[in-house]
Amino acid sequence: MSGFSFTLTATDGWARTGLVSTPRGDVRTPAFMPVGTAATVKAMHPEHVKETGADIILGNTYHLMLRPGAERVARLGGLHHFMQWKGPILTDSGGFQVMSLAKLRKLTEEGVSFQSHIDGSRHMLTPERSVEIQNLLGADIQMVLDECPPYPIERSAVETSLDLTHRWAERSKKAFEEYGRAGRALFGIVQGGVYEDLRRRSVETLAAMDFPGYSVGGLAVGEGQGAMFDVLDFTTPYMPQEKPRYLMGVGKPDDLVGAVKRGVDMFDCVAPTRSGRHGQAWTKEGPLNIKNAAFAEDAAPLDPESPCPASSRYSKAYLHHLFKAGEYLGPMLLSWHNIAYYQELMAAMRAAIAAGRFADFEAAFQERRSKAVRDGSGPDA
RNA sequence: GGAGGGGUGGGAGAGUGGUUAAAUCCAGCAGACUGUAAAUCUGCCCGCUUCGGCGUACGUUGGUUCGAAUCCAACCCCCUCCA
Repeated sequence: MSGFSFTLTATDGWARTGLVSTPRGDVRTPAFMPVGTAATVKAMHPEHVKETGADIILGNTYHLMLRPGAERVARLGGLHHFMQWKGPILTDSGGFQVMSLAKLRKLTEEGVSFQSHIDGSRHMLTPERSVEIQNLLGADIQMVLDECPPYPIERSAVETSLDLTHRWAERSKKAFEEYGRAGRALFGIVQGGVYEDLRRRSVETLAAMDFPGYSVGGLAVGEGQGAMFDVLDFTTPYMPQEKPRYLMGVGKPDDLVGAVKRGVDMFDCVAPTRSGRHGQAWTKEGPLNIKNAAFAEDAAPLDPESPCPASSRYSKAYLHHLFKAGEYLGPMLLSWHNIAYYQELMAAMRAAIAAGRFADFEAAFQERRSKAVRDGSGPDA
């Protein structure tokens, strides 16, 4: 329990399982990190997030710097104490918001200046400030500020963006060495769009800076699952073996399975919580929309075998009713169920890799989903 | 019995001669959501449709008009006040 480290315990093909150790606790990989942007995994109690098996959650630099403010969080004892999450926290740098809030921002060599979406106030986020904020928050794993290019975009623009991202990575690292505390880690972010040579260049450039972990960014932005897997196929094999690999912002259950197969160790995605708030449940048989009339009198729970109360105790008919009635409990229960399902999926993958049966796992995973569709018993039938 | 107001698509409720198959909201039916400006957004929602249209429609019946949910008449219902 002293510093930050990563230990691989087993591999199966490109798939790996292991342990990320931080002073605040271990993270079993492959890991799914629920997203808690604004110091909360939306609609979830932190205790329940923990009970699903989540070892680590995300926070966000951009959102927290605007509200309630990084310095305020620091005065209140740091993000962990503030939101009562005892385990490790990974914070995003705000790099993704550089892209998604395009209308409100201006990008320069120095950093990104933008207007708050909340009150219109003007702010400047630089690689140095981003790292400073992440340390004020007390994040265990921090991310370099990067530029996440949209898709589609021409190659030359990706290349220009990539060079900037690399210069920012360098500055982020320097700042981290100044602000960072022992036991905390700063990850580099591999960019390069869908171009093999650019991804390779990005991996090599960042590896030379020797980060304790590496992210793959700029995926799941519209290129499609096939293209995303192609990028992983020609990217992860060149990433340092002994360092954790984090695929940012991904994904749906089948994305996770495909990415683990290609050597990814860590994930985060808003899918389970956002779609949970919107009525979509992820199950072993695939996704279903609990608002559909078909569930109005379905007395079965989402998963009778799950240890999660949200999955096993309440009928689909009840969940359906809660959503139709606009009751808060509906989004809460479905978010809980989805996070639990995601964690169960990750645990199953870890076990399969450890047992050297990942291919069997993947086949069974796909078979159960397609069988449900074929039988008409599945949600998509 | 007298005076007044009103009857519009599943509900509420605009519209008061053509651009109206008829605003808007709700309900209903589906879809989307991938480092969270999202408890959000989108589509459909009279019938049929080869998705271009076609057919019926604004209490009922009749009339005026090139043309009516909109004007006129009668009738049928509903509401308020006075007896």
